[in-house]
Amino acid sequence: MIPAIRGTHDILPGEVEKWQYVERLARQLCDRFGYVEVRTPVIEREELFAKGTGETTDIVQKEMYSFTDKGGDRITLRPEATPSMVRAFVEHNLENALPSAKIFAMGPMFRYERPQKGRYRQFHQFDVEAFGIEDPAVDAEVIDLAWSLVSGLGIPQAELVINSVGCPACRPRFQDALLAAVKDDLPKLCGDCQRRATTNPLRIYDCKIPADQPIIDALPHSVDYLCEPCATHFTAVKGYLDAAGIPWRQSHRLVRGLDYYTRTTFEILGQTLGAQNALLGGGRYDGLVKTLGGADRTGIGFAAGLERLVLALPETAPIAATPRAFIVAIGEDGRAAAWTLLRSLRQAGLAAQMEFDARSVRAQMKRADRLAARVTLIVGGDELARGEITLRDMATGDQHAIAHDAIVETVRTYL
RNA sequence: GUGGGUGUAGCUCAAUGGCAGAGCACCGGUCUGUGGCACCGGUUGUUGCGGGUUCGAUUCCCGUCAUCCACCCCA
Repeated sequence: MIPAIRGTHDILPGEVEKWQYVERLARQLCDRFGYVEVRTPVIEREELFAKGTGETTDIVQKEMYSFTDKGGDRITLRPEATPSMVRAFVEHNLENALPSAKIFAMGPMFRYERPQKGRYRQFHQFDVEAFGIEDPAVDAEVIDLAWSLVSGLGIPQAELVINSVGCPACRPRFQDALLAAVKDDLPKLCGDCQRRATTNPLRIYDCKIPADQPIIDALPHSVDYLCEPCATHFTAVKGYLDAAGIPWRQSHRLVRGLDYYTRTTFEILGQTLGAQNALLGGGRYDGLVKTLGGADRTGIGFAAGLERLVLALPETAPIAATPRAFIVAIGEDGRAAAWTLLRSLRQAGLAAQMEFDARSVRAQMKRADRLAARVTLIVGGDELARGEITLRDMATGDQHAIAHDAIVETVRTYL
């Protein structure tokens, strides 16, 4: 046997229905909110992520699947969706080509990480992006879409956390204040925090070491250093969320691992996922479009982990099976008649199956039961002689002789 | 990339340094043309893979792969 690659998974029947349920609701919500689908390639130039996701991020530094192709180009399997969406927005001038530049995508992403619950090497994201709208209402709309997805799926105990990390005008002041505050206590912090202080100071807020918490609690908060426009923007976002009745919690410790975020950042956390508890995360990235060679346009979006949404789904998630008919054929004549009946039902738009091997009636009935067929159609010598088909209602056990010509329409009333 | 736990039938799990088991599932029968319930019978294994110790390893040891948990990171 040749096994699947580490950190990748086959999604089999029994599981795939949950995915379809999640994907269906995501598409419905996008349609309702006015976001249109864009499908971008799985492979991109390596530099797209180096510039877009950020050279200093762990994703770019150690998690990308990159290789040189036969033409000598550096290629990367996308580790996240946003840079591709920005590239497509710029490359196809979507702000003019579309009525509004609100787009979404779904598909596989790749990161070379150690797999664990909720974290895989090939994983799947539902990604939503809105370009060129600076008004805080769009921040709230994107968060509303995210919240509607999680609550619409019935995921229990989900929590929306928001923060504002400021903009290029005000963030340097905050970072200076943060570094100054950390400096004094740096020797008392854990090794990871000491490393973060030089590589990515904001991540100190992510530290879970109990001994570090008093020091971290005393560090400055980004929201206290916002410039006037950023503070006004953030207040407005919260106002829209309140007006929508969406519960949120503000946390100065919400820091996101990507370099491009400005102003609003948010996550929705699940309670049943273990350490990988972020169902989705996102925020505003007002400088990214320009960084990637486009005009100076704002952007905001989020990415949801489909594996994590599926994991967090409640037991009661409605997974509906298509009602179907099953044909039990007896004898060679019966099997020949069953084959034409099977095709008639399918041509009429009905779901129908039959047993292809010549097995006992009992075995065929068992198969019908296992397939959860609504009705079983029995085609044997007796029925053929009378020009009829026996229809058995599998729920009640009632059987009726139906004229051959009327069978398709009769079955339709059961399905 | 680091530390720890676990790998036995399709699934969930037993067992023992000496012939590898159960329940469920599957197949057949009781019921020669009728599912679910019941009973009877049957099939199913390179004990994850490779090496070592041993007369003998599924069991003990090492490596490796996978998986789970935590770190790290993030969806």
